[in-house]
Amino acid sequence: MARGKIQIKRIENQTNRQVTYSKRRNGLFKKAHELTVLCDAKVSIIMVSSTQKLHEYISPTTSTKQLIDQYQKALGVDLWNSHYEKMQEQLKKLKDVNRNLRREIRQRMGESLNELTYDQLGNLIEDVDNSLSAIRERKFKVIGNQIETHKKKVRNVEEIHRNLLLELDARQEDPHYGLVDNGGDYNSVLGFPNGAPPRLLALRLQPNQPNLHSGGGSDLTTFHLLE
Amino acid sequence: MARGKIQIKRIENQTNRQVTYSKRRNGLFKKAHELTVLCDAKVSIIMVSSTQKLHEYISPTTSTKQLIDQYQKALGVDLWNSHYEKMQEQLKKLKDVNRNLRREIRQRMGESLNELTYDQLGNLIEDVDNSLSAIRERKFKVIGNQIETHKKKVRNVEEIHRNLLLELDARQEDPHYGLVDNGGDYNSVLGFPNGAPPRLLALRLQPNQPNLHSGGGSDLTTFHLLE
DNA sequence: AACTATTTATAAGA
DNA sequence: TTCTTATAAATAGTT
Repeated sequence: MARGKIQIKRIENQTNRQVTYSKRRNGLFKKAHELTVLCDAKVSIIMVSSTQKLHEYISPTTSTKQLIDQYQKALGVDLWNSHYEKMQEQLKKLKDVNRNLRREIRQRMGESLNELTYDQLGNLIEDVDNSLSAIRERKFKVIGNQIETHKKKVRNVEEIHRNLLLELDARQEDPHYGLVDNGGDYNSVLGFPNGAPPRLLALRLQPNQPNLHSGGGSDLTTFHLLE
Repeated sequence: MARGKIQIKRIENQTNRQVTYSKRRNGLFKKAHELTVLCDAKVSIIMVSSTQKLHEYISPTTSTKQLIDQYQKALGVDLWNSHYEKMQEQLKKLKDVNRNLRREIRQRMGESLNELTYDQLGNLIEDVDNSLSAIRERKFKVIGNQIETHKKKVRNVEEIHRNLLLELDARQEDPHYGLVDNGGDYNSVLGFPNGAPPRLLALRLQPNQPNLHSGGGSDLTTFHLLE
């Protein structure tokens, strides 16, 4: 546009091309800025040179992201949908699966049964019936386990009781019999691993005799099994 | 730039501003295109006027999405992170829901019951029991409906049969009585809207007399109710 | 990067 | 919106 007209076609000379790119880029950005100011417009220019260098202009009144968001909104498209296609698919599948799961639950709860054929209804009844049996079985088993556990605990307590009685008898014959100091942690010895005896039996075993040893230190006979 | 120099500042006159926007926009796009061709560059221009109208230029050798992707890569930013994160959250929630639904189904099927307390087991049993009743009730209702439907059909067929007998009697008295040609579509008259009689009864009603009219055309007496 | 002849863009008016 | 045109601005080729 000066010192001779040029054809608008690719400049083959690499250096020339670079120089022209640089000059015209500045011209373009200047024009863009004038447009921004004169017309109160918002302009975003992104450009990549033939050497893959990137330059941008953005009106000072906005940001590239804002403008691109506006662009997407105006065009009613989401350019980045494709980026998230896999996620979108995954989301869709999960929603489908969830819908089906919900329907299965509803049907198992006796709702939405219109969707089922007569035969399917029959199958569902058989299935739910079996499930009910399984759950009941489980409950019985739980009851059984609880009873078993309680029995064990009772046996345990009975044995403690027996031992205490035996010890008592032995002391009445020899007051210095079998004194052992293990720090007083008898709960673990007695099968109560968390330290506290279970709130199961209200046994009150008072020592039949005053403590023979004065002062600290625990003693078998000071062991309390209080509710 | 012509007919007088102008200050680069907002044009207050709205019409002038619009006109200048339009003219300079064309100029900018033209320059962008020249740059594209001359320098083998890629240019994206997005602009929004003060009236919120959007225009864009994109080099024919690329697409807006491509250029913006390149822009993001070059700047090491992801403008759509927030978008992505939202999807991630949604996905997580859906997976949670999915997991809970599956557990509910498993428990209703009598599996994974270890997770339940004794009381919860009791509630589950009550619930499944109620569901079972509801489903059974539904099945009975379906049976009832089917019986009702079949009864109606039987009544219908019986009436057809009665009518045929009546007609037969009438004809035996007067061979030309009541001949009507409606194209032979008696299924619709008899309440079989889809054209075929239900596969319910194996009635075989052969015409008791040869067709009185030679040639085509159907006739009441040629009506078959075959299995 | 600077210069400058020349082309191009465009402001104002129609 | 488009055309016209005087003039400002941009820039191709050169240094």
